[in-house]
Amino acid sequence: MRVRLRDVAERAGVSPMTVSNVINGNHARVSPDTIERVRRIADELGYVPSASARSLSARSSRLIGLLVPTADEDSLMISPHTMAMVGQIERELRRLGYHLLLRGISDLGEVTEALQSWSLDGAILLGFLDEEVDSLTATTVGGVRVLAVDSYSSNPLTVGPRSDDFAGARLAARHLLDLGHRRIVFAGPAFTGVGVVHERFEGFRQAHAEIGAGWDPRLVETVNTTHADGLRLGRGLLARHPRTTAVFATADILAIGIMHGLTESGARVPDDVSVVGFDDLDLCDYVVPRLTTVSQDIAAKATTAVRMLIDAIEKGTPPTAPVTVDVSLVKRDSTAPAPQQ
Amino acid sequence: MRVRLRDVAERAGVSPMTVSNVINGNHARVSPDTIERVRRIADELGYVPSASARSLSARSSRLIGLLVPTADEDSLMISPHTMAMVGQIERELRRLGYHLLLRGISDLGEVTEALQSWSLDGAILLGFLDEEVDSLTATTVGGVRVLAVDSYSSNPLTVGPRSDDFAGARLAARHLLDLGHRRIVFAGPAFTGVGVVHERFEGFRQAHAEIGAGWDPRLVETVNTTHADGLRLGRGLLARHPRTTAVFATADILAIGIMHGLTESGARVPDDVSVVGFDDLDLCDYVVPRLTTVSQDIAAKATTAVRMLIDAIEKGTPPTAPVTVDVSLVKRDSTAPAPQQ
DNA sequence: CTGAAAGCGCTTACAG
DNA sequence: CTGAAAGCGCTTACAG
Repeated sequence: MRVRLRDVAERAGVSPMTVSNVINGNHARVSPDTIERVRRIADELGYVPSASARSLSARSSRLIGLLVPTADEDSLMISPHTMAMVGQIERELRRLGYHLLLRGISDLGEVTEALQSWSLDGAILLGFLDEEVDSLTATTVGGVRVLAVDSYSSNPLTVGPRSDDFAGARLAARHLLDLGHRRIVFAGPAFTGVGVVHERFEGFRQAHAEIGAGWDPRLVETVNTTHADGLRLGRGLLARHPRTTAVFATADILAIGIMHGLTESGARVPDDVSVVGFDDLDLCDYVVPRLTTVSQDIAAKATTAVRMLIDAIEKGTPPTAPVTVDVSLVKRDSTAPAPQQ
Repeated sequence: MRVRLRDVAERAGVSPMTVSNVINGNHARVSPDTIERVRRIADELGYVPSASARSLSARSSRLIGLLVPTADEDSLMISPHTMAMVGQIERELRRLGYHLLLRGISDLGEVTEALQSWSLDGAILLGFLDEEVDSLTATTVGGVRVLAVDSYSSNPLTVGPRSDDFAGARLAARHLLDLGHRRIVFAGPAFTGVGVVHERFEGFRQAHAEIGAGWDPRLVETVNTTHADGLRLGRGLLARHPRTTAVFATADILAIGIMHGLTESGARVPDDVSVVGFDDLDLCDYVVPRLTTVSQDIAAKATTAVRMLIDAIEKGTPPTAPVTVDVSLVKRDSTAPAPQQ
């Protein structure tokens, strides 16, 4: 039924081990003639090596897990940003000859089983909270090399790449400040003293500090990162903050909701209120006005994640410091000079 | 290092085979006492079965491949619809105790290797062209059970689920006709005598036929399914078809582009021109006006795909006929009664 | 209800 | 440059 290494060996009149050496490119140990003949016969027979047999006998499976959190009965890819990352990570892994096991995690207790059962060479954690990443121990990962994307956890087991959240928010705020805005609302989910949102908040404030502009902490609006929450916030924004002329939202989806809410309430974007988002989803080009936002380099982040992981696996040494991926500001139509008050 | 079946067996004072029976739920063959003890010890030791060893010795790997086409250097998930399907399929597979291997295919020649190397129990083909699905043979799939989603290929090896494209387009056209529209543009990619777009075209025409309305074939506009192409079409639409009052587009992205193009050209949506899309992406709620569209039940399609595949695997008999998944019309703000001419 | 033996398809030291 | 043997961690008939 299935063509095995042994079948190729018999047909070629050599030992299985010689075929193994040819297949795995250990050419130093086989004569050119034999290589050529074994190759030809393997092709003729349509030989495909058994990855499970290989994984069982060798130390390497060339299998990488991609773990994504998911609500119990829910589908895994919440945000468009996560989905884009999955696609990019798959591409890069495939380019390097690895396979991808995609796995939703509804409870951290599943991580050990997810990591161990297929003898993964490594795994990427995508979209987990810092506190979840914090909680992983050498026991839970069981010797599997792991890496968390966009994490500010200080867990040495999970060092990985992240977008430059601080610089991104600083760019966004700076853009608004340059346009003359001074009372800028910061809209995003609740945050603590560490993490993605905290970094963005610090970058936002830093931009103010740099030009000596004051900023009123009451301009923080805590909301969930959804279009619906943005819409609600946008509708009531000018009622709550009458003198506000701009909003920086920590996600595009949220920013777009806010824009629409503002429009519904009779405010014009960007003439009355400017809005800046974060992520640069395709979506930003499809809404009216097109959204000015901070662009994350998803391809670079995915490539960096894969390279850091594979390097660590092949060289045997884990990365010591997080890698920061550059971001940039994409100016579109949702920002304009602050109106004269 | 790794805890093995044998380690559990030794600790429990039983044979490896008894542990195997306990782990695999063959309780008929083990005494309750033993079951309880083996379970406890396995837990204590943190035993996780080796999937590759299991896959090698048993006939089953409990691994399902998800194959998605991808341009060579490109990332795999082109459309939001595909991405949503990936998430739903993963969830359903996980629920049934299977694992998911996600694989981009840039050349059909890769399919055999993708299917065979991990001894997959089955695979789902997502987003392939009918002609690509047609070309798969028993040799290329090599005994692996496969299933194509949304395919109108008549290949008996790949029978799977698909959305009711005909009914969806019929509903969309019917909605526009009921609103009094009579010169409706059909916008979509080039199509032949079989396939998704062809079905939608037939449903569109059927709606006209049912109410005895004529329809001018020159109202077909062939465009790529992108926002940019939609934009271009929208801008020039009324110049090309002066008496047109409505557009049915075969995809939301396209429909949204068309809406914006129309708006740019000075036409009002829906007052002057109504627009209907297909898919019901989240996006439809985020644009202004919110898009009326045909909703595909992605969760149902994913669940159906997984169930059909797993059934075929476990029962040993392949599905004989495609399963059609219902669609529905979601009325939002982009459609209105035809203006008086 | 329980076990000893063979085997799944590879790779890895070890010899020559 | 090539090979025989052992082993990776399981499951599967076959016995008892």
